[in-house]
Amino acid sequence: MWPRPDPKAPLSISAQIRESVLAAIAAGRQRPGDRLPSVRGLAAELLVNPNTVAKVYRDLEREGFLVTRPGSGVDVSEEAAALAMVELRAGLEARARELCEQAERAGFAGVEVLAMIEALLREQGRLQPEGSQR
Amino acid sequence: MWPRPDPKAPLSISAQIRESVLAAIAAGRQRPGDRLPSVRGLAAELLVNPNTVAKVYRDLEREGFLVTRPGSGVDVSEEAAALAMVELRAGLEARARELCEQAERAGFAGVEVLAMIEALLREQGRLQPEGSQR
Amino acid sequence: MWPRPDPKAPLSISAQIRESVLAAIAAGRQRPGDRLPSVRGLAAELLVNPNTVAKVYRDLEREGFLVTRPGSGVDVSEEAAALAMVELRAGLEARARELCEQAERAGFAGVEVLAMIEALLREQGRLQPEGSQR
Amino acid sequence: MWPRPDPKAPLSISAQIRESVLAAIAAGRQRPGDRLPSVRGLAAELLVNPNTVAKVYRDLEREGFLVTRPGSGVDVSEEAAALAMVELRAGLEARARELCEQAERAGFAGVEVLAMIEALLREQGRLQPEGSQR
DNA sequence: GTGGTCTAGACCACG
DNA sequence: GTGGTCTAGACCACA
Repeated sequence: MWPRPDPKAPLSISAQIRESVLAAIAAGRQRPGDRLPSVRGLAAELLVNPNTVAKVYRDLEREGFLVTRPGSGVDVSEEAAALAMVELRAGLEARARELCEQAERAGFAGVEVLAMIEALLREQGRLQPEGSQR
Repeated sequence: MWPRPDPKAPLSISAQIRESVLAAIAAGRQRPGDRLPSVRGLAAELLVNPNTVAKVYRDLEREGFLVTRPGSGVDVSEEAAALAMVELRAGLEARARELCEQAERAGFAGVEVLAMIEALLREQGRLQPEGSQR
Repeated sequence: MWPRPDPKAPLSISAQIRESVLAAIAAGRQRPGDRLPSVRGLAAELLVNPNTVAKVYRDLEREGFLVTRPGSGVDVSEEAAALAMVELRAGLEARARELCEQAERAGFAGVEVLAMIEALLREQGRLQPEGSQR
Repeated sequence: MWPRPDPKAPLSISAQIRESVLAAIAAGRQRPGDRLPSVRGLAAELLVNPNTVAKVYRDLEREGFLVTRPGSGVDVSEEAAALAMVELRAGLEARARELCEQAERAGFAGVEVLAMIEALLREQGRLQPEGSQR
């Protein structure tokens, strides 16, 4: 159910977990009012230290996605679905912006960047059909 | 002449300096045989710790971009221009790959990623000729 | 009749329930010899885990406010009213002491604290008679 | 220079450290641009685990009081002084509000609360002179 | 040397 | 059982 974070990935383990939770909320697999897996439970499933999950939950609560009820559990907040979509899109845009800036500094033309992305997506099989996901 | 690294940027200071040097070589502003600024001189110009510049030079020499001539300074190597192009392209591709993976995890479709990049490039005025869509 | 504890309040749920019971006794709404609502009944009314109410009753009995008559329910003890006043006053004083210490650490003068409290009480309309200043 | 947090205090250790840092900024003992003690250094001085200090610094950075420069150190941000005053006052007011509400629930009159605070401050010797601190 | 992240495991209050 | 906090100590990239 929950994808295991890859310790060697460029994103930190906690960032990956955070992304998973947000994606689950944005995709409607976790709806406002739902109870999330417990800190210890998710940590066990992801083969990760409970502190790491706790940090993710704490941050997400601070930002309004979750409501933690000590002694009881962690719920998805009412506004979470809307917030999550915004957050994921903003995060992606920020990285895309970085990439464009890096390309400019390195002297690549705009079309070259586009072509590179298109090639990558095609290689991953995410570009043949019209609109497969989401 | 040399762009100042931004301490708050996602790339580390040393990575930014490295990128600047490579871009200068790839773009032909520094040609094989040219003398680079001294470690101390560049550090002063960039308002950066000399250790940081020294590390960049050291790495670049180990990878064959630069040749240190003891007692006389640091020169651009003969093969540097070709190497630099490869390296810059590889770096960009790595980030592009990360971005595509992040997009997939977040549930975005391939076309959405392409559209986002295109919009960004257009917004930065780097896509006037032969726009692909629209 | 009984105020619902607020899960997000700084006081724990059980502490809020305890406070409600003590306030009812101190104010004479529950007199010595009166029968309190059952654990299950009060828990249902407060939308709270019965364990939580049970713990409150248990603590209050241990401290002499309540008397459990096995098989017949929970009664307010004879000395409860007097005890409750003392306890409520002590609790308030403890918090007031914390507040003063926090103010001192933060560098506020004594008069500032007084003024702040007075402003708050006035704002809540709890300070009409004999206002001390102004 | 830095007050040692008391593990038995009602405020958590990290909250106490946070308060100390904010108070130092608000009082002008640490000015915008100043470098704070290192995580490990402050932890050693306070006889506390470095993780605890790191958490405080991280939170304060997120809220805009500090700027951490990895590998270099932690600086007080430009806006910190103004923010700190606001934050400390707001924190105190929040606790004062709690206290007033608790007093109301417990059935105390406004004047009783005021009298209690005044007595406490007097007992701590913080109310005789006109305006001694700050 | 600096901060950042992660693991491991303890203790607490709460439900 | 739940989450929250703290300690201890490892490893990393960075300056």
